[in-house]
Amino acid sequence: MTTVIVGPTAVGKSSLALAIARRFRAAGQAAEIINADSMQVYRGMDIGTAKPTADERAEVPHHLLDLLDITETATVAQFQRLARTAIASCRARAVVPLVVGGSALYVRAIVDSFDFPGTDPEVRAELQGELDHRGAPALHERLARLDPEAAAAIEPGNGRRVVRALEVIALTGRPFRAGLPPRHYLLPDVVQVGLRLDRVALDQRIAERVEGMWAAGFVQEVRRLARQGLRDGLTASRALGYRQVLQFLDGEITEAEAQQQTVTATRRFARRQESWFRADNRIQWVDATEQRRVEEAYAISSAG
RNA sequence: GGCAGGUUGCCCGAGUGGCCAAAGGGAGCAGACUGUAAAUCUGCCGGCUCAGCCUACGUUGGUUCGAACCCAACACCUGCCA
Repeated sequence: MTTVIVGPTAVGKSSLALAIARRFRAAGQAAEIINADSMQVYRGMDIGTAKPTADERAEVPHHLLDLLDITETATVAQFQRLARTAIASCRARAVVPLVVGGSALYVRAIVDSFDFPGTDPEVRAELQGELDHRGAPALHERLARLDPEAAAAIEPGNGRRVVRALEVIALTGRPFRAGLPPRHYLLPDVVQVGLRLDRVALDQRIAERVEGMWAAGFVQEVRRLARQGLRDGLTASRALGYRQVLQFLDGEITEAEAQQQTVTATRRFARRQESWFRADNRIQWVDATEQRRVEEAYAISSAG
């Protein structure tokens, strides 16, 4: 069996995962956690990503944390490979894999039948250069000639997606599939547990979490990472909170603004996560305020 | 107390007689999403019995065919003088 725990940021996925792992252990069954969070893979990004602590990691093995340097670019395809390998490793050892994370695309890439066409740094760089000079609509026009279907599915202003579509076409000579594949688990016994919380409470938790990050020395963490090249990291520099503190360190906004904007950006992110998970009717929801949430989640897990 | 400036939709802010329910941004809501995904992008965003109507640009009154825009008084805020 494989359990996936999803939900918006700050609902308490990590601690629920830990509790489920303990619950499995109490039942004589080992369980390990596989991270499906796109930012916790970065070394040094601890406070701002609410990464599990050393103690927690010592208690229950966690996979896919601290894999990349902040200057490296994370990719779904790489994550997919590593996560699937980790899941296979758990299964081979009769350990229950608990996939935990809020990066919806990553979760789907891991758990569903999902294949990514390759990539090529040169082709990518070429297209990126064109995007910078000529703008997204110009590239979108070309996409419309090469692959009308993909063009119809991608907004003309979305340079990122247009570039990727053109890259895939250049590399494979075939049309780009601009839509997501049907929801279909790759493995037979997967269950998804969704942890949910009403908006008012979630927004409150987000504000508290950000408050706590600051109290824990988040600004110092970002300052240290900035010296290590955080600004050069295509992905890491855009992470929630890190982006805002970087702006503060560069004098673009005040520290108070950075903190406030981190809260609102995180809320917006939570909404996007909700919109993604809401659409997946395979998810079995558990309320975060429910006393028996661990038991409920465990029951769902062991039923898988 | 005197002089000057200001008061615009949830917030910031443009608008100086008709083309204004009022640019733009933020917030909020909804959505898309196949190698940066905590990313990137899109739509909606005063109300209604919705090709129209109602309410609205500090308040009240006035000028005008017509006012967020002009005039007067009042209220509050801000800068300078005392």
